[in-house]
Amino acid sequence: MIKDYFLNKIENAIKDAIAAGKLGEMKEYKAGTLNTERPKNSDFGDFAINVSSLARFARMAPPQIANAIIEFVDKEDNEYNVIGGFINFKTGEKLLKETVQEIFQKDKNFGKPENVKTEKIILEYVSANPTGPFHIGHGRWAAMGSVLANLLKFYGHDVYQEFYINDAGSQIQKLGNSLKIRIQQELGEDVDFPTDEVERKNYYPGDYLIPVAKKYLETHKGLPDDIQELCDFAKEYEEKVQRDLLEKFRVHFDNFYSELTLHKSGKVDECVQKLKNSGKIYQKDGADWFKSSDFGDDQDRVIKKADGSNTYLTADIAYHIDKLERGFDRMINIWGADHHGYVARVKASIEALGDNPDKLEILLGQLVNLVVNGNEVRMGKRKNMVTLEDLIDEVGVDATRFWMSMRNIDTTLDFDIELAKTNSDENPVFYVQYAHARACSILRNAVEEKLDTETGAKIPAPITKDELDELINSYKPETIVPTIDTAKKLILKLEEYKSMIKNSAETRQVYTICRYVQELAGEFHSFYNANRVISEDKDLMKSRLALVIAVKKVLNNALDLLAVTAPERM
RNA sequence: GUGCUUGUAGCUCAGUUGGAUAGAGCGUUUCCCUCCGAAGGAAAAGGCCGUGCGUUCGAAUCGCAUCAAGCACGCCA
Repeated sequence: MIKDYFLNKIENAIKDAIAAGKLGEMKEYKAGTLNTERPKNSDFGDFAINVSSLARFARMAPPQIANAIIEFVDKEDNEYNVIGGFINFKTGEKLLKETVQEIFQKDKNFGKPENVKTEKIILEYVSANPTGPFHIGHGRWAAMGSVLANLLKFYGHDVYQEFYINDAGSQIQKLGNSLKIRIQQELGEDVDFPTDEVERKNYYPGDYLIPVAKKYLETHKGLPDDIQELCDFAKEYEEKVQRDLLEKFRVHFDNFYSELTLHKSGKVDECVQKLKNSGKIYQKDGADWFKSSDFGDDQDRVIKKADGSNTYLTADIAYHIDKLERGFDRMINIWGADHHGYVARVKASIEALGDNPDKLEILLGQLVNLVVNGNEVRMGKRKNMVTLEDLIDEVGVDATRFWMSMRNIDTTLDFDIELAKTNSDENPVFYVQYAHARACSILRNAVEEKLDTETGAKIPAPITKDELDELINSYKPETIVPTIDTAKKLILKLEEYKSMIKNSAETRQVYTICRYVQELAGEFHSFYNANRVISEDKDLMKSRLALVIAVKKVLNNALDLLAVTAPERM
């Protein structure tokens, strides 16, 4: 990366300057003291390093330090200048040429970090109850999780994507009871869900169970003897609905892990036993309590209820222990912010059982607000909800994925459904896709012969297909030279892809990919407007075509990570 | 009441581990197609970085307090 190259040059110069006794009282330089930043004013340079923090070691004024350091820099063809305590760096032709060459050489692997520590990671996200369709909030976890998986894989990690099915517990009974009412209604019986608010909470009164009831009656004559049969039927049906939608949304899990199997296999009981053995369990009011407050939780938690059954937390602990036993170095979970209270207690259990709680990394995502006509619509969970499928059908997979991924996970996401579906030019995903389509269009035009509108004579293509293929397949660094001055900002933006990827993967913030891709598209549009690609000057044309190809490649790579399509035409 | 997250331009948001004159998109105003896609570009206007103290050479960034918004505080899952 150019910024690391620059930092390295400066750090080496500092060491030489110290050895030469030019940095006052400074005796040694500790790596990591300085870092590169973006100059406020791009006239100063492409990158900058502020050496003010060395002042207290050297006991010299920052400008003097900067000037002392710069004497020892191996400058090659790059420009260095000092303003105050800043050393500014202007990228020379060599580095720019190498960047474009690297894009051609590495192609799909351009930007893959080198010499980084990689891990075996289990990434768990969505993990919904199989009791109904996904709502919009699930869409955010699905989009962000799948992008994060793509990103971490590209980074070099071994990533295993898992969906934890909450298919044990009372909500499945609720589901069965609700289906029973829907079936009775289908059979013409005069029954309905309770109107009493407290009673009603034992049911899912949403319409979505009506088709399930119809489906059930296709193969059954009436209600079964055992309500459990309805529970299982509805659960399997909803699971299928969820999986089909995930597929449609380009989200692929390696495994769906059923909570029920966790109970049946005895792993939950095993887990309780292990906790007991750890000595962190005590009895109170007939229940077993886990002393999680010993590990930073606010209070202790019930692990086994007075009636002998396990709590949801118990199963969750068993699940995370199981993940560790499967040999993962790191567990990353994406949870809704409404579950933040669970972080401390699950981490506490890992520590209590003698493993490192830092292996569990929980990304808490703020919720999604639906905005319709400028007004926030509260997400009623069961009534009048807009499902993820409704949203995808209205605005499309690409726009939904992009919008769901484009914000910092710490901020609530306002999803303006009208904006996303009706007003395409305000929609960033179209802006980016347009840039890609435009690049493709230029490449098409470059090899197309045209007809003169007046004479009807054929005008030969600006460049032959073979010449274009040769440009792509055996790209030479010199090719870019004729346009390198006008393309500098664009090339630097392409180069930034490398640091963006590294940063995004390490901070787990996938929205930076969305931001980057908009910025790259913007730089490309600017370049396009300022410079004519197809022209008489063949060397100039080739250099610009090479740049167009490079932009297309990087846009493609970035959009691949987002699993958003890169259209050839729009 | 306690904890977590957020507060930056009219709106939606960036701000890369504390640095130069706080940045983008949308909206507003003005320009740019005889020519590769104007679904684009160039430019202008627009700011008490919620508020108040503090830390230091330096704070949107760190600390404390305070105000506002969202979420969570079950032997539910």
